[in-house]
Amino acid sequence: MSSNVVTRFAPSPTGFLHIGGARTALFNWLFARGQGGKFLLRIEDTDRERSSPEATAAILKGLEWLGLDHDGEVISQFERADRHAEVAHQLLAEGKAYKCFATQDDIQSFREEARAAGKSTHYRSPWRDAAEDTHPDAPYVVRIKAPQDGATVIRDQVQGDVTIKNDQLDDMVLLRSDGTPVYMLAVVVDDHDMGVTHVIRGDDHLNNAARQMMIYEAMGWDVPVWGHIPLIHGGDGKKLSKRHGALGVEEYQAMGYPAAGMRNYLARLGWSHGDDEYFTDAQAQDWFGFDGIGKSPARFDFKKLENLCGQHIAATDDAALHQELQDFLAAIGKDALSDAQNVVLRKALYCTKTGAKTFPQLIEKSSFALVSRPIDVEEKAAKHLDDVSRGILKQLTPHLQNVSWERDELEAVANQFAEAQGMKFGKLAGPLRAALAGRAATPSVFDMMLVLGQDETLARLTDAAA
RNA sequence: GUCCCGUUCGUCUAUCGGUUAGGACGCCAGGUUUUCAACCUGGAAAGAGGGGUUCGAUUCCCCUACGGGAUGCCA
Repeated sequence: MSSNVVTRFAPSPTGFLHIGGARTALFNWLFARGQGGKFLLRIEDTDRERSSPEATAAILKGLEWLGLDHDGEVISQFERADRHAEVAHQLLAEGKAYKCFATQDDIQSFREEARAAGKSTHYRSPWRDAAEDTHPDAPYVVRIKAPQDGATVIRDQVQGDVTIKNDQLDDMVLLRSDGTPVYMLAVVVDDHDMGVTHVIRGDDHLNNAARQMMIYEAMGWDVPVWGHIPLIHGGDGKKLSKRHGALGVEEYQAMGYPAAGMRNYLARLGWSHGDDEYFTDAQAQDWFGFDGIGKSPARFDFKKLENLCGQHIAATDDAALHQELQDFLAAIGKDALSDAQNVVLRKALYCTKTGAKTFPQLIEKSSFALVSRPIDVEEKAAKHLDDVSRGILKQLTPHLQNVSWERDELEAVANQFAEAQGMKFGKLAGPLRAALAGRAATPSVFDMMLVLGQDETLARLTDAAA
């Protein structure tokens, strides 16, 4: 399936990829992939002061971790400055833009007066209709000739039709006095040249769309389909900031949230498909559309994120999960596990993965498999066990024995135990039964098995029951 | 100041004039469990306020309040 849909994600490389940006990227990705179109990536690095290659690298890395693959080369907006200027000069030549010689001081004092007088602060340049021969030999900016009456309607797929009266639009600057393009010009030219058909971005750009449409119209270009999505707020309802949990995606990675869970949660934040909460990438791509996008800002909720992540961990097949776990450890700079550890970890995954919401939790639940041997039984007893179990364990002489961790074998152990008790399957072997039923593992019992071996564990548990 | 957008349980949301306003997370209670977790069952919990329109409004319109955004030679 392919279509002519083209979306893009266009972050400024002024810091890490934050969670709001990640969601914008996700929406664009979901829409493009679901429509069989293309998802492009453009770095808006025209602000040389604030842009950095490190930030670009961090953004790329964040997208990669999230699994949001883009099509084609990464475009640098800065490198296209000549093309942007070319468009400005074309508009100038066509009389759709003009040279403005007003200085920034002039404009600033005008605005201060206007504000004080309670009037519009839009600057009306006297140079708009000035004849060429009156132009001084001085630096100038290029301004677009904005329509002065009528209205511009933004046909937004999320917000609906938004009408802005043209007297709210001013003759915005296209080219600075040093000849460099401003953002408003650059986005429009780039989106057009890249063939972007659907612009999905934060609703802080909704008003800007009207300004940008002036350029599309002046150039006679098709206006893209707009979709201005509400921003994500922090748990306190305030706009996300560094103080309010606007963490970089790499921090979520470091906290051990699986990428699939992040995608699911982020997609669900501000977008819905009926009552569906948990879904796969394929479903999200299939279902995603403007219809399901809400209009109000959503708050970030770690609890829900964790719940969804837990479901994804439980649903991931063991081999893939094992790999993700190893990638996670590498990503946070932990030493790789030993072969022996990996073997046990992998074998126990079928039962440990249920109930873990993050990778660190999964590792914690697998501690019996990863603990270095010989195990300090006294210490473990103090840490994990209640009085009864501690009493049992204290009598034990630790010795190592291999346990295969095959489901059949564990079942046999449980049955054997139940039989010895003359009970229904596992009155006392509850945790073991829970594990067998695909539920959570209980480290203390696993520890015992690991230390003592099956027979001894059984015997001890039986004694304790007596 | 002017303009634009938004407002359903604590949170994410469903509803596209008629519902006991549904689901999910979280929370509380009970069950199961050697502990925890997990799991099962049940419970509390919402249409910002005020006017209209209508036989009937969460839903359509207006006003107010609150929140957000734009108004740059930032992006």
